[in-house]
Amino acid sequence: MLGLLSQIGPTNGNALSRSADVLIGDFWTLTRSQVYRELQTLEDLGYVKAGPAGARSSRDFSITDKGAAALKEWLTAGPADEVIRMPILLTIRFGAGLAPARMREILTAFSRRHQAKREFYGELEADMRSTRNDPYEIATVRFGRLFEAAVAEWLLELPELLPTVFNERSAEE
Amino acid sequence: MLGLLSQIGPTNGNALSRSADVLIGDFWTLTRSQVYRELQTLEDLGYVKAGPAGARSSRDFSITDKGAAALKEWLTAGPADEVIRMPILLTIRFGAGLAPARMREILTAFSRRHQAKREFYGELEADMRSTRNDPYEIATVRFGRLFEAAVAEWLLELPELLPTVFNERSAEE
DNA sequence: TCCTTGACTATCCACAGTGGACAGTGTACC
DNA sequence: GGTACACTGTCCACTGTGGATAGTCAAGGA
Repeated sequence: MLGLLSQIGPTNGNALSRSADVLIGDFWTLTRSQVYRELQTLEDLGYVKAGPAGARSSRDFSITDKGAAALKEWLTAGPADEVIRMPILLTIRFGAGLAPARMREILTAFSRRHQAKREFYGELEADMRSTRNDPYEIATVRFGRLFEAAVAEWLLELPELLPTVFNERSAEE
Repeated sequence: MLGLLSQIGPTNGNALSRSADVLIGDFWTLTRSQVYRELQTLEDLGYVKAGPAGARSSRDFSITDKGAAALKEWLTAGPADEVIRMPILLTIRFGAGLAPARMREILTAFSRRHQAKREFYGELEADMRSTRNDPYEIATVRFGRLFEAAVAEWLLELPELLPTVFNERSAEE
């Protein structure tokens, strides 16, 4: 949130939440509940300060010098380990009891979703290059594309890995 | 948890938590706190039932027919969307204010960690093939390998994407 | 045989993250 | 002037995280 505030300037909680979706939504999540709770904490710590209340009692928060220092310190400390949480892998891992036809349906839907995402990342990167052309931003999207490429490759390998799912010729087809 | 119980049979909470680490730890997390809380819920729902209390007041839980039905229903419903949460991408995204030398250190550490993980997945898959040879299990590990390959490829592209980080010749080197 | 040590098992707590409901308040448009 | 809708903030119940704690058993040494 400090990083976001430092880039987009004074913003109210709702707008901050929307900005988070756009700017880091591809690799991080930030719900509104969380934004408001955290803004309160950050204000108590002196990392952000609020301007006067505006329409609908909204307050625009901006990052303070103290907050900027905290942000830099946090960046310097380096990232935590990531946790990949892939529900589809649970379905696969415990999927021996699932009807092959249903498993194929699930994988097809999964494939479609990720194909779309992959194309989206491609367009997004092109857009970014032709507008702000911020290398840091582009680097994150590039990761998204490579991730989706890995997903696509995995899907191509699956029929070979799971012959019982893909070779079955059931009456239901 | 129902999936785990159906595969490993009657287990107490602690052992279930350890099994989760081994069996699905590469793509899901399950803390002990969570296991005990959830076991309680599952017992209330009639999805698991506990045997008599053993040593250290431990109880071995096993899945009931009702639980097995719930598991199958859950599998059939299909997986939720995944959320990738990559702290390293936050560091990159807001990393313009970070000293290039420090950024390179961070990326080097990240690279080492993932190189190790990639090798680990390779060995794990070989192990699996030579022991249980369960295709569903192997399919999940294969995803891990492809994910790590994507990470590696991204790291190779980064110097080109972030010239300001990698081309700087600072006195500190 | 008794004691010590360490592992095992369960519980608890504070906090972060999630997703949705809700209510008050502007604004734009009819 | 009125109405519908979007905006903003608040709240709640639940899930997930990480670490602390305490009781209990087992193994091995004195």
